[in-house]
Amino acid sequence: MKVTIKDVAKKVNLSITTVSRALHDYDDVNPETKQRIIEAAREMGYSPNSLAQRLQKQQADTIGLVLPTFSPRFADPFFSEILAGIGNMAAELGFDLLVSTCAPGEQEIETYKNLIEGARVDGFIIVRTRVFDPRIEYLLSQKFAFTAFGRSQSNSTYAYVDEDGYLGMKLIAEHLAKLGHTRVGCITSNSDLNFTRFRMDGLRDGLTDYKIVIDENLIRIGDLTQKSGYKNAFELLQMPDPPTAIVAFNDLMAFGVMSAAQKMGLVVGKDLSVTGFDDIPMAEFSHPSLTTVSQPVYKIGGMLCEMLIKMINGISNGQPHIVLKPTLIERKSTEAVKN
Amino acid sequence: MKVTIKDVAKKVNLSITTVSRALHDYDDVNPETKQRIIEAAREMGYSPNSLAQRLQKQQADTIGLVLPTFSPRFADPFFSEILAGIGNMAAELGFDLLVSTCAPGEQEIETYKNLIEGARVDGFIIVRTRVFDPRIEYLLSQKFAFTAFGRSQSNSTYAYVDEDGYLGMKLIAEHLAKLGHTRVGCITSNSDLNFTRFRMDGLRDGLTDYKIVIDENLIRIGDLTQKSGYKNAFELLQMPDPPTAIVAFNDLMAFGVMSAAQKMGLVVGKDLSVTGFDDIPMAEFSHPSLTTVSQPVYKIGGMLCEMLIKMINGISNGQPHIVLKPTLIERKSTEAVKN
DNA sequence: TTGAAAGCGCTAACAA
DNA sequence: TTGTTAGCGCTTTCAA
Repeated sequence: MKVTIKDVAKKVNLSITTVSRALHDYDDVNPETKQRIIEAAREMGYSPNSLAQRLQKQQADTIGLVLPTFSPRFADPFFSEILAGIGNMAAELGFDLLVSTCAPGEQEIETYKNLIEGARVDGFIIVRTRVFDPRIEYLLSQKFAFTAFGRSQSNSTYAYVDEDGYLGMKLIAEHLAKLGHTRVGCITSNSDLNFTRFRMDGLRDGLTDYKIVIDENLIRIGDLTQKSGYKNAFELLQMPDPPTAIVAFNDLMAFGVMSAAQKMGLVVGKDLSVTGFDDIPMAEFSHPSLTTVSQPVYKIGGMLCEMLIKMINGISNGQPHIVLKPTLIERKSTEAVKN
Repeated sequence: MKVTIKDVAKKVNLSITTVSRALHDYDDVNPETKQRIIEAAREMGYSPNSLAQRLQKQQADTIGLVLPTFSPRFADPFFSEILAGIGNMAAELGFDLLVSTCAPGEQEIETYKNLIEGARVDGFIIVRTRVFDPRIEYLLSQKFAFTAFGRSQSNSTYAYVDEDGYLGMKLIAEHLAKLGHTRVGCITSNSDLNFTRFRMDGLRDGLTDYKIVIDENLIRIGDLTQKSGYKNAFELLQMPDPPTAIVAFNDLMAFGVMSAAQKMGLVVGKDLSVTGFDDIPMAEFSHPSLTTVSQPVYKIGGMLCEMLIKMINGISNGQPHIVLKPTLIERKSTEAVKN
């Protein structure tokens, strides 16, 4: 059986109280006693039962992450990367990371509710925030700690980290405009998603700066998967007057766009410029390499996690609202428009 | 504050024991009393504190998953998919999923150790098993519950699910041989990884069946990332007598191979056949679509999770050794060899 | 400097 | 059918 604090106490012939204090380095323990206890504990391979500690502490030392995924076969690098960012930071700060998946919808709030009511987590990290986000509304209403990747339309205010998608898309627009593109199509993400609006506005405004008006027929709604990029690009490219550039709202869809174009015999770059958003690792090694906007998801995960844990531990400094500036990554998938 | 079982007991004027029993649907409680209790609990929004339950039960109701990733920027769809498979099954069976990441090495066993000693998890799921796998050795030595995705060289036996990579690669070899390829290169995974050996053997044997001997110079070791597929393919294709087909040990590297080939002006399919392994969602929508071997990672995750929970709950039926039969998915990245 | 005792919220053996 | 009591492993007041 596992060795408990009781065993250690028995071994050194002291009370468990003293042992506990020694192990926590309280200074009202005789240094020699302390040493003796620590040694004994180490020898016996004692390690505190975290369940017991947590029950006593009334804190789960655990943060929750519910991945909002529709399909079971989800392969979005976004998730693995933010997971790593959050996970590593959590580990560093002594917290566990509890992960579950749940498609947006009825069930979703229930999932959060269960986790809260069972006292299984102390706070959540919300990803892929939506314009009207029931998760955020719910957590605010419960006054439960959370941080979010992305702003939302919520009346109330909360701690978040976001990337300036508006600026990001403006950079894309500018880049494309300077290359001479005037007929640009785009494959957006679902309008539920909060960043969609920012990116769309940025794209529009950016193009407007160059007197380019986006043709509404060239706007398609995707779902962030490669498949949807592929399908939508097909439709776009088969139109009578197809775009010379397609702006995808994430890298995965951009890959789909490239595939579709190539399947139709177009040379991406030359015949059609394609841009993504995220700069996932693959973007550098696609053919052609993808022009995109960097989004330091790993780092953001870490920031969100750290902010959250500070909130939980009560050493929060207000509600940070951090908006990161994106960078344009110019690669080979965009070229000057052909005449 | 949260409502506890004590509050409920007070409300209905009964002992907490009775409340506990009623809530667990014991049949030694007066039906009317039971009803009254259940109602009161619902009204008060009572939900048991799982920390307390777990402490008492001496079980964390949690399974651990330590993702063995080297780079923080890991975007392997494999991980997100198995995560979903495990997570959904765990949720269904009332278990939490604790995720952490740790690169293989010194630190790794420490991570497992901490989780075990703190009694934070009841079992682990091991992924990406290695030929001599310290994780498996350690868990066996601790007699701690786990299931693994993949066999290993361990003397002892343990519960696993694996896909028959030997057969999978044989299918690939046969497919390529029938297309007339005789000069085939390959980009393997690290030889530490257990499946590497099976796949390699399958490839060799499969080719041998068609009297094809693989040129040792055409074998490169990759690390399962797109980048390594890209770099290795470049080298392979720049050789004086380049291969007409390249077999990558996973889809991600296969994409890298395609990018490299295309960058060199080759038409994948026509000038160079490329195969992958995994059939990740993207494989269908790359250009050209990728010939590969399916591996139902999501399902495997679920199986591993279910097996593990059965073991934990003591209703295990021995140590299942499941080896799934793969299927060849023929797509456009492979064509008959040119003369 | 140390220990006894209470209590975190819950379950379960035993008694009534 | 219900309640009393002990205890899961730990921390922390309070008293000695």
